[in-house]
Amino acid sequence: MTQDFAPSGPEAQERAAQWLGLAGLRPTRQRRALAALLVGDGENRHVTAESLYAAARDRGAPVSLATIYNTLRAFCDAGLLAEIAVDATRSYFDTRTDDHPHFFWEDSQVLTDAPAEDLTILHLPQAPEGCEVARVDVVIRLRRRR
Amino acid sequence: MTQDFAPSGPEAQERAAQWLGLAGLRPTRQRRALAALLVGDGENRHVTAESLYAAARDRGAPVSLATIYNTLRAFCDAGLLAEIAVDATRSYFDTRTDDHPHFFWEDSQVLTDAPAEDLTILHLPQAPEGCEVARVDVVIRLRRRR
DNA sequence: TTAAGTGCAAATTATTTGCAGTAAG
DNA sequence: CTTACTGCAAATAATTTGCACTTAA
Repeated sequence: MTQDFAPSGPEAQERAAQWLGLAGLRPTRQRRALAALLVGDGENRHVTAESLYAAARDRGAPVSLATIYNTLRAFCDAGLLAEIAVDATRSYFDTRTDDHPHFFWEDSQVLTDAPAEDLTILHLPQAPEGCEVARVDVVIRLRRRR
Repeated sequence: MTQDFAPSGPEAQERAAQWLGLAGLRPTRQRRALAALLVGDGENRHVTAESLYAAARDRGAPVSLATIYNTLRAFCDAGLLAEIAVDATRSYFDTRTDDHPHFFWEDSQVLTDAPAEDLTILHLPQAPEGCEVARVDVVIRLRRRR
């Protein structure tokens, strides 16, 4: 659970700083730590408040849970993260903010990217008049085959 | 909010009873009332615990909120309803249980069916080994055009 | 210096559960 | 009769918020 975060190191710090800079967010110690965990290696990540909280604690850069929540919200508002609705009991956040499909592993409750190039939507219902499509969420729910 | 439920009447009662019978659920007064609101006219419906609670109260067949939750859960477990994840803060339930696309109206927080015949998925990422696809959720998020 | 960020504790919101009473088979 | 269902009140769980303190600009 905690191993799925970016390795720390100077380049991670650098990337984190740039990422925060993108949105003009004040680079506090906590935000830099969280940003480094999220985008320190350029990989896409899917986190929950709890998973990020645990990761920060385990890496020796503890951040309060309230700040985790505030920060995830701030990153989202700034467009650095996308919130994905897959489970009614928990929020998931994705470092990749463009519209792309996901796998949701029902047994482990883990969210991952699905290869977007393997999804071809030929035809999409058109938005009713007066509306526009904000986004199309595609979640492929997986379960272990018995 | 409350007007989007099935009109009451003898045929609604009949349909409700049959629907409950499908799953072998004991037809209590409250379950019959809720079932009638949900499937009394054969239309598909999308409800939250609160919307169903309000509807029951408004129709003069009040059901406690705890029972609403228990019942929605029971209907879901019995395969009579499908739970759709669209919003992290609330659960939505659909009377149509097959896999089909949805519109989610972000301003009103309302969930509706999208015309399935207008969605063509040409190619879907294949499930990783050892897994099978339980379901594919497609949620088209709409917002009022400015 | 000063507005924004942090963290604790308390508050909120959605949902579940324990349990005594009620009703369906 | 007997087991499942209902509803209240209390318990949980995820998330937000008030507020005094800290820190980046």
